[in-house]
Amino acid sequence: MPVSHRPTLADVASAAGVSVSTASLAFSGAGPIADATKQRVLDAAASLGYSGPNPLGRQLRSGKSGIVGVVVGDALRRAFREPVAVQLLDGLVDTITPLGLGVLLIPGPTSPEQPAVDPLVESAAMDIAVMLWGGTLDDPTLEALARRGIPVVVVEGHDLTDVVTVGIDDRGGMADLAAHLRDLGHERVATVTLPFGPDRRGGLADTARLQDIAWSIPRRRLDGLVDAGVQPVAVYETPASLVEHGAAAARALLAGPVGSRPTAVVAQSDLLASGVVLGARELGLRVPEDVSVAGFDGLDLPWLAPDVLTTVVQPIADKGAAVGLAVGRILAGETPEDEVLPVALRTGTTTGPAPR
Amino acid sequence: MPVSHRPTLADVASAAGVSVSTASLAFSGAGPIADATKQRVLDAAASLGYSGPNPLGRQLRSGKSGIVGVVVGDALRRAFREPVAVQLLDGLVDTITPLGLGVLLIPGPTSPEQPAVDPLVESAAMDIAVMLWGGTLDDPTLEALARRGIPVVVVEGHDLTDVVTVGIDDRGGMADLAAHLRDLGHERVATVTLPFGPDRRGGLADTARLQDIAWSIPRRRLDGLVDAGVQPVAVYETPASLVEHGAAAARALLAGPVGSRPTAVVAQSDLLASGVVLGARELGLRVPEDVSVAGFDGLDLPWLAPDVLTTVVQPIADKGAAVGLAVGRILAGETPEDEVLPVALRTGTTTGPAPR
DNA sequence: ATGAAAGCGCTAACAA
DNA sequence: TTGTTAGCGCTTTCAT
Repeated sequence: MPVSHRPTLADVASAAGVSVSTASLAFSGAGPIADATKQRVLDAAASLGYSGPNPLGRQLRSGKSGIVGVVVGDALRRAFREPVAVQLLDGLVDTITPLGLGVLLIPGPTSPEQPAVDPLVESAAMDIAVMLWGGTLDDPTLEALARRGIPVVVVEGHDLTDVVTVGIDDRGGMADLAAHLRDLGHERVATVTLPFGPDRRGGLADTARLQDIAWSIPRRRLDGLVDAGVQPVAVYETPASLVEHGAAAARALLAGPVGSRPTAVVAQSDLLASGVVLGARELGLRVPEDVSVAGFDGLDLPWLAPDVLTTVVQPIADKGAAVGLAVGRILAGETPEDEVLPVALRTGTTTGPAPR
Repeated sequence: MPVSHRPTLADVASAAGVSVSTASLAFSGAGPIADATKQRVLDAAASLGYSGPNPLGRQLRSGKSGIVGVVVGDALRRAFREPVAVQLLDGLVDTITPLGLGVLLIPGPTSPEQPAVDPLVESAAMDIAVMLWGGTLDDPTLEALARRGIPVVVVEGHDLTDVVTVGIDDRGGMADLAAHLRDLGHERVATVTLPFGPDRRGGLADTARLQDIAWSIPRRRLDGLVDAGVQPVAVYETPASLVEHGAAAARALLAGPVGSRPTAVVAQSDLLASGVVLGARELGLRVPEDVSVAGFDGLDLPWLAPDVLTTVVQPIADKGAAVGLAVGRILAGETPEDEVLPVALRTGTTTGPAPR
């Protein structure tokens, strides 16, 4: 007699004249089963329209959901305009798909006024979580995950205990870039930074503001400049890594007379840098003859062609893979080390000798 | 006596001296419970480090996972370079988050040679699936989901039965755009299209290839041109909606002598159109004096500033919201109608009178 | 190679 | 208002 509800393994088993446990074996392959029996079960399943074991039952039984929660560091919209985040996610997915894991998207805090944690953080099923661009030290998301006993991998965050961190050598990379500019004779260097924290101010940062950098990436990239002996003559903070904010920064930084104007601008991302290039051109300045511009990330920027941006190339796909690997290890019960991936300076056509 | 494993509701209940069902009520609020009792349960939970009901148990019991599987029409990497897809996803997430639903990312087929369906499609827990840029008619993903009895919402796909479709008026929008160009006196109009199908060829499309458009968006947008009486003098198919492919198309289409060169190029996406603008400029052509360029989507293109692209603006966030709404309705047992959202022509600075 | 039985953690009837 | 009971669908000992 046919069942009216969606068939279960029990229905299939009885239709095939075997026990549920045998039927289970036919699907999972996790145990000895006669070929003939297996075929009988599969046939019964087909005729009942049974499409395989219900994942919910399987998950409860195994205690695993097969889900990796990925907390994108900010509103989705913003995170996805970030080519770095997108490419990293791509590398991550490539790595964990073979492990039978899937990515659950978890929006980060939408605004600083709304520090509430997304409900998914509190109650979605997940075996592990990845925090993209890992927030601040006292992140409530981190707390909630810890309370739930969910292990966490943090990308580009502060060094925390109890959490595996994957990042790049921001500081060293930026120092290399600064050295490159110094070698070209630049002495007045300005920098355009990523947002310092969730409040995302835009504009020139004064000394007070510079003490107040909550996020680790802008902090480390700024430190890298100084490491190489380049004390920026101006620091312009942007509210987001977008071309238009780079252009705005250029207008603010490069409007002055030749004598006091910076001869080089270092942006903390390629998107910002490309905005600086466009903004500089708008002001009638030639790049790199009048002003050198450099970035960070190593993206393709087709709209800058035929120019090639001087930048620090980070291995984004590798970073995603490293995160995926760490996820796999943790779920396998291992405790992987923190990882810092190397970066490389790429000299393009947007930097040249300082004008004299 | 404390428990060594992660505490369960039963542990909390016994610590609080109540039954499990009462303890359940303390967390779910789905039933009458005395304030004092509830507090006792919550206290017991706190002291045991119990962080709320295990979602796996809850899901099995309720038969719902709270998960919306989103099949991105192509490899993640590619899908996320598509600003339209990203913004749509953002609108979708905004709409379903309040419903207590989360998005599980499911990669589409990576390459045409590998038509295998992602394992997540076969066996991940999800209550409903959304197909972004909804594939072809005989999509194996669609089949698999149907077999599993998972309802589907298709975005920008063919009109299918048994599936709710959300889309925009591609054809009408493109017809409006074509009429605009016609009114400006353009008679030699070329078009740069999105990929015709998973094989993603690049280059001029001949008559045979034009019969072979598997994906519905390029099809409809092409039809829209013709509807308005604009028979393109050349159709250039791109392998992806990227700036560099637009530039390549411009080089191929606009290299000829003035007399035979198209006076206008219509691209099927803004990214492609901006590439066409850049490519035209590379060839020494002025936009719009020598050649008019128009796109489709209505994106912000900061690197084109101060120019503003003439384009067909589609309501991307609304589309995401419409998808989310449809998802909610379906899960509530309703059967929402297909939806076609309106678009609007935006006249920018990149189109002008045909040169004479 | 197959079957019987237990139980993953929870919620929802229903009874008290 | 609280407790008892019965599963949700599956996998996994363990016995046969």
